[in-house]
Amino acid sequence: MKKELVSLPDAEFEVMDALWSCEAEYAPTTEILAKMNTEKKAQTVLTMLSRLSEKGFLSSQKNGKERLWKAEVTRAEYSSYEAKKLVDKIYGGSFSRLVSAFYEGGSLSEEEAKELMELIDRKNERKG
Amino acid sequence: MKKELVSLPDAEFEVMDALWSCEAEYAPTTEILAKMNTEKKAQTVLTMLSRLSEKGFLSSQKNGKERLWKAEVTRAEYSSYEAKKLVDKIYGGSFSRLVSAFYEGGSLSEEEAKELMELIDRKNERKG
DNA sequence: AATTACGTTCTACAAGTGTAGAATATAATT
DNA sequence: AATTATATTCTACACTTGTAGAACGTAATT
Repeated sequence: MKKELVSLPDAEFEVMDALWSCEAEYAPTTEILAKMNTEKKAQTVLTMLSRLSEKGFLSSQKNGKERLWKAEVTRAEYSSYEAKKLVDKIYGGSFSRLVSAFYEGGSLSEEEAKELMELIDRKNERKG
Repeated sequence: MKKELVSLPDAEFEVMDALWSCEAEYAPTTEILAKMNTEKKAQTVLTMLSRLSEKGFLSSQKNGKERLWKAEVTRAEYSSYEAKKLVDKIYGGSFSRLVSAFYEGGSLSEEEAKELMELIDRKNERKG
């Protein structure tokens, strides 16, 4: 019952973040809890899992007494969704305006700037 | 009573967005409403204005029967705050990973890539 | 089989968000 | 001054988010 993407509230994102960092396709609740490394009670995380399930971000199946969870949205999908949303909302759809803001704000290290250039170089090479 | 920045819910951001687009430092409610070009009732927008005021995003003063509003947080401040937050949360603090995601996702036009390069070139020149 | 341990499901509740009606104040008009 | 128009303030309510207790089910242990 996968639906279109929506922005996740912080607490739900944390849970997805942990799930995405699990090796196997299906991860038990305990593993997610361990990966989260959080103060939150297990019940709280269970609530998040069930809300995420309703939103179509994950599916699950029972395995004995425990439940196994599988991400239905990849980290990459969600990341680019959020990035695009930010750029549309805040920067009027212009990605370079975001970059500009970033580097005016001094949040862009020289190293990162270099990485960026290489990235764009590679893109341009591919395009020919 | 300005406080530190927080993320704004969509409906509140819309109002700030309109206020930021006003010419004068102080804008009357009616101007904000006009700039918003929205279906929302005036009362709804008033509620947002009062909540934004509590959050320290704007201040106001009475002018006859109407109220004038002034942004206490600039668009640039808020934009870079949001961008930084996204990068920290989603991309582990690495800006170039965001760019990477963007262009893998095909959301980066050739033109934008060019703009980006120029931007970074200029930065590097300044640094010497 | 009874007890214990552990995970899940159900339920709840406060704070935040989106929306707006009702009551009220103030200015403009008659 | 009384009426009308308009803007503001007060109040409300449903939905979302963050958090978790209580009840229940299933598996392991005695």
